Amino acid sequence: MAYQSALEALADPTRRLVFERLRRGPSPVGRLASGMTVSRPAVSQHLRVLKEAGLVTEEHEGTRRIYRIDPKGLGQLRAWLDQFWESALDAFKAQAEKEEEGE
Amino acid sequence: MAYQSALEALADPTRRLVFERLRRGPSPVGRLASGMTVSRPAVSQHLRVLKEAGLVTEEHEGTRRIYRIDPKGLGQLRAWLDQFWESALDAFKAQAEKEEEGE
DNA sequence: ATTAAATGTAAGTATAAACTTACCGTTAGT
DNA sequence: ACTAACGGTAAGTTTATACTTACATTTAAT
Repeated sequence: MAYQSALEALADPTRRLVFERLRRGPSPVGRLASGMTVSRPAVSQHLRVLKEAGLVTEEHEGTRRIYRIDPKGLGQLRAWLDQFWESALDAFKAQAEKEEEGE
Repeated sequence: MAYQSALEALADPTRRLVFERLRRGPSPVGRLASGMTVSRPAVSQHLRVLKEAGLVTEEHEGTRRIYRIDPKGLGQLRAWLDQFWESALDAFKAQAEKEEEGE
């Protein structure tokens, strides 16, 4: 029941940028924000959304907070997508063959 | 370069509902809209977004237009997700083991 | 105990986008 | 040729949300 929030989270370009930066490895907020066009608080807000969607985890380390990609939300999103994938592929092939007959 | 639009398309709840209805099979616009809380033009607009994202195809059949799920956009989205999936899982396992040592 | 560093939170604003109604175009039937 | 059915498009409105600045909070260091 969380693929929805994962989709909504990843729909935003800035949030995707944050997420893709995390792909290089865990990072504190400041490092994520540096070099981005938006402010640090903006990044912080995006991280909260990503976290609530189960896409990242937060770890306290002194005054820093280390964020890393969480496979949980990613997995739920993949599972939801796969529901469509197989059936859509089958239907697509069936349709293509049907059109071939029609010629 | 189209996983972005696919994500943005599927982020909307109404659009997801349309998309999920199409999972049962191809359908004309009117049938998709009937039983939904939003108007038919709204559904029409959503279908355009889904189409531009490569998530559905449109086929003219008389006065009807038949929409069906398109594996193309779905595939691109899956590919993008898989970029994260493997690396995230590996990192997660490595992290878990590291924490186990630490105890 | 102060100070500094790192980050989350609040409040307010501006922009995007989802919806509605009204309208137009196209195909099919009588 | 007229009418009806089906569906896309335009214009306008409302709502959600991404952003900024200012402030509060927590930890570490001197």
